[in-house]
Amino acid sequence: MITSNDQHPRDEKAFLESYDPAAFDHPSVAVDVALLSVVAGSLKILLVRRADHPDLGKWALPGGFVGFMEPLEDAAARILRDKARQDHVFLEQLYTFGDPTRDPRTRVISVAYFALVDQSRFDRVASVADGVAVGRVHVDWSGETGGAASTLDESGEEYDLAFDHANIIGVCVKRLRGKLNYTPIGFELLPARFTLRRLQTVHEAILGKSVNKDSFRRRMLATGLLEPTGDREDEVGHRPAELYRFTSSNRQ
Amino acid sequence: MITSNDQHPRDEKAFLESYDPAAFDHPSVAVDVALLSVVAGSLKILLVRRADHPDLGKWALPGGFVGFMEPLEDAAARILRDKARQDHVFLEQLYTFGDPTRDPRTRVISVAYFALVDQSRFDRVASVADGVAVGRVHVDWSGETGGAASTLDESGEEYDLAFDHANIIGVCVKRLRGKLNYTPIGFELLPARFTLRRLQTVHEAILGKSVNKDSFRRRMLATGLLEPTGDREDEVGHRPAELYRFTSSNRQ
DNA sequence: TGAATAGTGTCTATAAGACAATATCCC
DNA sequence: GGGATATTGTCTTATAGACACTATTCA
Repeated sequence: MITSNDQHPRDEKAFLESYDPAAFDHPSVAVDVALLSVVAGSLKILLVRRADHPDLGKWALPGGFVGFMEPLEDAAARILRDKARQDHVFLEQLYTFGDPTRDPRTRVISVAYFALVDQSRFDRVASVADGVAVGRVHVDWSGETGGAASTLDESGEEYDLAFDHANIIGVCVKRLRGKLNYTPIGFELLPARFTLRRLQTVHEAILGKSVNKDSFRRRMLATGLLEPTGDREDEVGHRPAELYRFTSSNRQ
Repeated sequence: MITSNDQHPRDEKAFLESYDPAAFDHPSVAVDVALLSVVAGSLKILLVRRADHPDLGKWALPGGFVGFMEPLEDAAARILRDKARQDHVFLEQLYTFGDPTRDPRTRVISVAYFALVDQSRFDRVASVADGVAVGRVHVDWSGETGGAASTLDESGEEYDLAFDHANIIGVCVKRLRGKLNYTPIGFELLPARFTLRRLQTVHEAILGKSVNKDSFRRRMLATGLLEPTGDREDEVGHRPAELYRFTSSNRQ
């Protein structure tokens, strides 16, 4: 049994003072963040080029080690700030990847998060920095097993991702597909005001298949989470659609 | 940016040889396991009494630190073997709890797992060891927020659980309720052969509410995951029900 | 006016809930 | 036979998919 032990229990204060956390080797703990958006009907993900060994030059999810006393979610938010210039985004823990061989340096356990932003915020990042790229996540509808996903560049070439990051993305897509059915997660990928057609596009991008327009409208309006703003989109080459807003939202 | 850095990239081999994982303080990584079953129509969980500081004497989920090169799931399985004498059980990662104050010793990040066993296996454990108890998990249907759950003893008194374990149990119940809708998770809590009524009881225990009998039967049979064995239960004071078996199962 | 998409109404198929009738065991 | 639960069948209601029709904008 590998637990910290004290054969002669003293009082708790004395115990804590004598406790030595460095008494045995510790795994390292990192956080990796999948920053996602839906652009032009496709699920997009932010990648950064690795500037260090191992996997130097390969593309990876933005990530980094967790500070000794840093909350996991704070670490994820910090990484988004530092590497993607994003603040106050929707962030949720995905899964913890702990294969002892996933990082050749030493044992690195990675707590993966995913973050969702709307297209305009996503475009801003993707254009800003050097060593940053946008991948298109491609997961066959039939292949929703949570296995490795392929991530493609603009020309359709598959990125060779660092570590087990292709696997992380696969798990992420599976989770998003599941959450879509029972949580208002789609709204996180849209600006404050949006048309039903845009919401449908977001769902289709995540699910990897088209959905029935009529029942989608009915289903969304029946949730009670949407309210019409009274305004309509403009500058479109056809009848403009009503703009809706997410009701229980605290977004502006 | 807190990443391991090498300002003058050498070749990867030299880098790995010079990499010192102890160069900065590491959090500790533990695994906690919620071993669950449904007994007498209620969701039950295995608790162990803490024999060490901190929280000495309180009840807790079985857990322990992860070995330096030990896979997370192996650690969870090891803990089930050592502390609950269970082997080859259904085991799934739940969530990773990383609040820096959750353990007073030092930073301990806990990767929580849940394990599901049928009643006979669960009863075997619960009776065997000293310092082991069975709690009844009580989560109001309305309170399915994933917040802290209360765990009661036989007389209905609430256990005062160690660390953030009440919170872990709450997240676990929420996850189980969600998974019930789209995965055959209920079978893990039943023996190889079972009646539809028993399966319904399992669902009701997890959901914390009764379900419609007719549509439950139809729904389960429509999944195609069940097949009749041709046998019937016996020694019941009424018409015996058909025994079913989980088809895509590799259980005996 | 025509192209294009928004939005409404209706019909049908499917699944869930309610309820009644019958079947089969133990005592 | 009586008590108890299993199992089947039918009716009603809610929801999803399909399809047709009308509405409104820009070019």
